[in-house]
Amino acid sequence: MSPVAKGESSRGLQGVHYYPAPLSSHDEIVKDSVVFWDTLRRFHFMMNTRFMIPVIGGKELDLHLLYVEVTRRGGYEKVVEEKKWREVGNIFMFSPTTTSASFVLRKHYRSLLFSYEQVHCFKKQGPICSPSAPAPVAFSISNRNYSDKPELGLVEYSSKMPKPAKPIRDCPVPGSEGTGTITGKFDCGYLVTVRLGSEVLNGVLYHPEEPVLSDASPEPINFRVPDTKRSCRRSGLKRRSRRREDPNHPKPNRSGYNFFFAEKHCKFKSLYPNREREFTKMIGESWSNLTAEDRMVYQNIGVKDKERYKRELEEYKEKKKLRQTTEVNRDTELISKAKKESQ
DNA sequence: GCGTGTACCGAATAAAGGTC
DNA sequence: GACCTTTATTCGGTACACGC
Repeated sequence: MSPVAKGESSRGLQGVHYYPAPLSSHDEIVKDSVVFWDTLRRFHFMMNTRFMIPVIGGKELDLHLLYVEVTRRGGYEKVVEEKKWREVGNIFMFSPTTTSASFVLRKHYRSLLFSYEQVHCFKKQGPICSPSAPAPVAFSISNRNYSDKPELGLVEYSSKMPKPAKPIRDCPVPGSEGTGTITGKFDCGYLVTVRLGSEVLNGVLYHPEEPVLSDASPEPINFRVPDTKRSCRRSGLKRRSRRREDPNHPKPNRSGYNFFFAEKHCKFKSLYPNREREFTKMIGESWSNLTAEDRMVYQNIGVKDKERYKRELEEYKEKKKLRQTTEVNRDTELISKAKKESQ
């Protein structure tokens, strides 16, 4: 199947997505930022993906500069492979407090510029592909709505990464069905190979409450991708917070920005009711417009909170250690007591 | 259907965890 | 140990899942 012509939707037959034709030459895009912005906006419209200009450190990110610098270094995948995001980040001269600059740049490039780069820099055609270093996607098994047999349930997926510049690849439509093969088994699950559209994936299916079928010789299995977007997002294996795991764990310290945010949010709330959605951006701008002296006031509060956290964390660790030692001693006592009794 | 709990969104920051 | 990546935190509105 050939790529779609200029201006046509990137969606092909049977839900397969294709790169649109390039809107300009790579050289022209690099030379002329006007061409870049115009073609980038049109590109996202054609791809039906969300376009926005990210803000980092209170300033709009210069996507043109980002595109030029990354493609100059061989493109997204090469920059990832050679770990050059820090080098790219240095060009933007973010404040030293922007500690995750390289990660944020990579994230924005991936969602806003990767497909654009593929078409214009590498002249990619045909089905859309995602970077070979994919966003982490956690798979889990729902314990409800099991199909009759084998009792493996649903495959659910989720990701904490930015919304996939949808549609990233020839992925299964939610609700669609596919087949796979059990390639091995372990105590409470199976190793499987699954075909999703044009992709073959290897993974694990497990059922912690039920024994594995005795016969795990290669056989076809059926699975279904759940059909609500929400459930995909919400079923992620997000790491639980330390506080939730242990309610006694001290509350992490807040940065100066956190205190500034809370104060500003309260003020904006009374000044601009019903505009809460815009507050984060407004507060971010206010923060970058603060004088060094004003900022220092909040940062000092942050420093004090940091001291508080350190203090509480040490106390917490000591108490925990004490608790563990007591438990170990108690267990040792019980064991020796049991030994004596058996003798 | 209602109440409760929780993820998500936005931006900035820093701690914690992970990798080499 | 240096560097990279992920997560928690601030807030309120919204949407959704789930139990009763």
